[in-house]
Amino acid sequence: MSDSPTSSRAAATLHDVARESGVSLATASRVLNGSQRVVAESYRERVHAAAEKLGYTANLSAQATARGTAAIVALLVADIADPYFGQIAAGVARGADEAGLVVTIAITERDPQREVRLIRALRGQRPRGLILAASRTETNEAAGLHSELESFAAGGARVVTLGSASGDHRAVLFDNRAGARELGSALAARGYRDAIVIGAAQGIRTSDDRISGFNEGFVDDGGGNIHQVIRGEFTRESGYDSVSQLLLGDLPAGTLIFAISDVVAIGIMSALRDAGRGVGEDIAVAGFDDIATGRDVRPGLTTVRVPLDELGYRLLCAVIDDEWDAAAEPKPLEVIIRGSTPER
Amino acid sequence: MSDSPTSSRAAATLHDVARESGVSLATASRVLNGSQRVVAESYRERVHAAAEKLGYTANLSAQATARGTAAIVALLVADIADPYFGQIAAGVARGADEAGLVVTIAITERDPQREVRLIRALRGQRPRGLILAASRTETNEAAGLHSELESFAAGGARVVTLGSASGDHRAVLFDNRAGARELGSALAARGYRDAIVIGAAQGIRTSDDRISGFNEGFVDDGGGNIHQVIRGEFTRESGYDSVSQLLLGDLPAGTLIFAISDVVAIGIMSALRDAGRGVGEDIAVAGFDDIATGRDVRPGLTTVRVPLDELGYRLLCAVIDDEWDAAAEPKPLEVIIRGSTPER
DNA sequence: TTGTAAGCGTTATCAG
DNA sequence: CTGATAACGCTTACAA
Repeated sequence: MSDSPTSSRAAATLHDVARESGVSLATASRVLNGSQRVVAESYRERVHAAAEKLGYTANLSAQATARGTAAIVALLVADIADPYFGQIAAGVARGADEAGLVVTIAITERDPQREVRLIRALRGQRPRGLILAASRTETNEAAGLHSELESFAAGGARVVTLGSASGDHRAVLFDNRAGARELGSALAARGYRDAIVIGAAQGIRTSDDRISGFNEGFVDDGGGNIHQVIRGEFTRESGYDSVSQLLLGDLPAGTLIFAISDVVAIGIMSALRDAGRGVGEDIAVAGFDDIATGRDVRPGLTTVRVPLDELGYRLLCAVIDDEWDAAAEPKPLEVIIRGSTPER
Repeated sequence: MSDSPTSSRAAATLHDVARESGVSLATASRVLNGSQRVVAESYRERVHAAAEKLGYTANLSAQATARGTAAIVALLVADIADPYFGQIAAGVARGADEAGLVVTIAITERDPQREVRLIRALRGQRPRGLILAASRTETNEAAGLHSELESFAAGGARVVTLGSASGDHRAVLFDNRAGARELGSALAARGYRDAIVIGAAQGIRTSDDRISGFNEGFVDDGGGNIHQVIRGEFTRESGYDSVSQLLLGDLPAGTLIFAISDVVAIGIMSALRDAGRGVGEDIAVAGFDDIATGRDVRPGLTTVRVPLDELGYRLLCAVIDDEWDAAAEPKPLEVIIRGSTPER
């Protein structure tokens, strides 16, 4: 049995392929990796045959040093185990695969300091683009986010953010405010008058937009009242804990709790149950994002659908597409009413 | 205002730093990236100052070509939006961060052909390691998985698999069989006699182990009966759909459905509800993995806890650690009883 | 169309 | 301890 492609000790280099097929390095490179097809057919075949035989795979790092930029897109998320970011990552990965790009992920753990540090480190990859899906805060800016992003862009990489524009970088937007407003008025129309809002810290754009949108829809348009705004984080635990800040005994049935995200809403639902209150007829709950769990929980969670996977895909497109409509309308969102907010 | 680190046009190179600080390239390299500290303190300072001033960040690709291997670990999962893989990825990312490695992800979409193709492509990164968290099947082997893995290892990268050993590569194991057995006998002890199993295709190791383990615990140890084994996939939709294969009208209350994974179990619970059956007192459901949703659903989902995050971390360790105990016992799993399987 | 050779940014060997 | 200088694997003018 002749030596199989896989029996060789070290990985085959382009040099090996060139020698094996009796052509120059340049020709081999042109056949295997270059774009323009300007090589004689007979040569092409020989090179491909040799590459196949040797099990050649281009060394991406070497290619990157030679070209000056790597076929990489770096993705920054707060927490990859969170379904919100998981879905986004899935969309990004799908797009990257189609475009022949490698995705590298970094986790901010929701720490602004850490985020800036990571961005700086990511620069070392000289990626084609940097996708910021993690929520950005003012603290974040203070830590030097902006200038770090600038040096990134100066290096030729495209910086793309999700949810909020930053500098003159590209951004994939969706209309948190309008979605929340629509949700607020829809719930007011269903008979709710009294609401409590569980938001995130002030200064977090997504949270601020959703809260003010909800306020517009529920109070301004719908004539309801928001009795309290509690501040927490975008996590299930935070949602669960925030309920303990409510005087649950005094909370009249028919009260609506609007949570800044589904993950938080799910935590709230659990906490209500554990505290002996019912979800739906008793205390109504609504969230935002439409993560899978909201469909599987009973009653189902009323929410605003954000097409996370699609947005992830668009983020990737924003990195690679030549033209980009900076003034594109934010993606409109769709309200989804489920059992957690029954008609009153 | 003097020029800030970020105002420069192109990224600063080591060359720039060396020139700026008046030392040789070699010295600058030693100070900034090399390991052994053998440089005079006065030089160190000057180099660091220059690097800081220029906003220098090592070009990882160049470093990789020079060193012959990249500070990368490649992670292969079936679907990053699936909480199972999301948790694993989180653990991997955490470990990688500590070790100063970059994580790159690739998605198999549960397609064996695609998986093998991806592995081949991943080789181009010359990563330090390849982590396979996606379920492997026989089809997979047929597509040439094994030889592809060999060429990977031949290149010096460490191949690590989750859940099942493959060749003489390192593997992080957990005891699916024992966990399922314990679950089976625990449920039998709670009074269940009749079960239906919703598994994955035969040949998928994880599924086979869980099914036979459950069989041992529920039938052999507990004296129960398994009336039917339905084959599907590891997805919520598959779980939902599989219920339609059941003659629900004939299904007596008190029947137990054991699903191959929580994701599948969640789908089953939804389907039961939609079909007008209750979960818990009526039809009991148990899953496997202990994903977050299982805690938030009502009744809570009985399951076997798999410490996914920790396993992900261990996978990363398996890539970088010098010593490795190949004969290590599989990680034992813990049964978690919740409301979906009340005592009868 | 093909080959030669000069880079790309680092590392690492080997003299000083 | 420091500094030339030759790799590393690949791309890409520039020649032939």
